[in-house]
Amino acid sequence: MRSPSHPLAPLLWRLSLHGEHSAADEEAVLALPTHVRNLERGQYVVQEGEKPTHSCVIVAGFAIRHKTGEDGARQIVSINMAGGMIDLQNSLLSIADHNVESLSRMKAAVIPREAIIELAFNRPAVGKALWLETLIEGSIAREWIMNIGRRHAPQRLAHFFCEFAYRLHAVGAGSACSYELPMTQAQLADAVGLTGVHVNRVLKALGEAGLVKSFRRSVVIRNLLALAAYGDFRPMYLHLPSHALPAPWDAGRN
Amino acid sequence: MRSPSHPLAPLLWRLSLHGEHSAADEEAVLALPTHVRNLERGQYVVQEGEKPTHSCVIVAGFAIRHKTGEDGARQIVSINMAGGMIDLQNSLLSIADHNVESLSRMKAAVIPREAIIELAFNRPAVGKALWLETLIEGSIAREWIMNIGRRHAPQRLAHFFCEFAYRLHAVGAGSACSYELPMTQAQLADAVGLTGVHVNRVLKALGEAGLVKSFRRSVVIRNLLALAAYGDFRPMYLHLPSHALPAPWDAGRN
DNA sequence: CGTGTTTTTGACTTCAGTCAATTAAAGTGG
DNA sequence: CCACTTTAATTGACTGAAGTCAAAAACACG
Repeated sequence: MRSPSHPLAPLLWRLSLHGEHSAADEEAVLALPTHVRNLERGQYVVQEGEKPTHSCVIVAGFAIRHKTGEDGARQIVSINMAGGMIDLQNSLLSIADHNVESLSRMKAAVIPREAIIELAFNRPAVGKALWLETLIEGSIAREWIMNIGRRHAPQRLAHFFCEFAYRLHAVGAGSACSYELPMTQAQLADAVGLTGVHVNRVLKALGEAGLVKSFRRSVVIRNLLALAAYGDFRPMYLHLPSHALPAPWDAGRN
Repeated sequence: MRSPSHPLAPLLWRLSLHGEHSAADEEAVLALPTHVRNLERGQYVVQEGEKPTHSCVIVAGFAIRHKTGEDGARQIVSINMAGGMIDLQNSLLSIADHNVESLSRMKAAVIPREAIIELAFNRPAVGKALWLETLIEGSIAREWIMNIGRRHAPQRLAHFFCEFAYRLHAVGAGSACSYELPMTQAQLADAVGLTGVHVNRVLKALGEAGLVKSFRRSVVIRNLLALAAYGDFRPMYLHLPSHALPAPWDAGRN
């Protein structure tokens, strides 16, 4: 990798998951006009109904996308981590259909809408990788529908923890069996379609069963395969190349 | 429109929702190598784990995408109608992460994977429209997450009926306030994350409340706006151009 | 230290699921 | 066109998972 310190390095890293790119393509990506923006926890990047003029790439930290019902009910519809593009969809669709909010302190590389679109169409390989990224987001969304629609609270949470583990690992932002999850129980509840109170109880039960310990904002998975089996988690839908999958036998070690 | 009887005409129609295309682009679309396949109700177009070599466009009829849990629980994750591309995602992602099944008797135009990809990258306007299509599918998936995760059974169903009404209308495949919905109550349940028995009871209540009558496989909406308000349905997420929205005042008639 | 968030717990409610049986519809083949 | 079979819809009685309300305890942070 050319410039590990370049703000767009995480994007390159991410795109490389879908195959190697030529040096020219990599340079074109790094040459995107951009500036870094630092966000505190809980700041909005885009709000529903806005017409964003910029997209951004997460350099470090996490963002959540969420929707709100008229009665105030909130549902988190996806979580983004390093290398993830925020608002590629909203940029192309011209009007944002959901909110994007920083989950933790976050660093984002802001890129003008047109520059991204131009890149995508001038460099087919990059365009294809970006398209793949949006397709994978779609795949994850479908799995969330399955998770929320058809699994009980304990397996829902187990599945969620597994997904997070695998994605973190793939993105090189943490270990698969022990990681920081900067979410409150209430936010966790909004992600899996439960209430905060119930998440609390289920978390306690999962801990007592020895499947996941979640203390404060950190998650420790004793046995990733066991948790995956329990939560009916099959990572295929993440479309990760095999070299980006965590080695499950590492899960036993601490 | 050039060839209303061409099997790919519905695709053109759909793409035109995202802006006009040049005559050359339209011809390139219609020139795609294709053959028509007729499917009975309940036939699989793709199965989870397969590596599809072809994509297809729905010419007439409906398809559902669904996932299955290890315990046999089934969740429908999306519904596709005329002009919809099946397995654009699976083609690009190379391995299918869900099943696609015909909901009713269905006519599909089968296109080789490479031909579609080539078209997308040689004709940027078409590529962009296809990309937009996949982004809109993503947006719909996010709304489904919201619907299943945060709304009670009656509003979930109300929302579902509204979405179907709007999408059917946009695609020119039916009227917004009275349409054929070729789904059993059990399938409806699989789509909204409930059980068949409960769907049956809720449907009865919605009928008695005068919001939607669903008899056999047909749905009649007395007052679309009232149903939308009840189901917290706000069509923005469908990203339909205003000319493709149903005129709500039509809903009162009939 | 004190204030505001988050987590935890208990008691109670309710929405939705389960099981099981009945009725109604839709095919099917003679 | 009618018995026969299959599939779908409907209903009742009961169970159970998750939600609600409210208060207390534990943290986090200035």
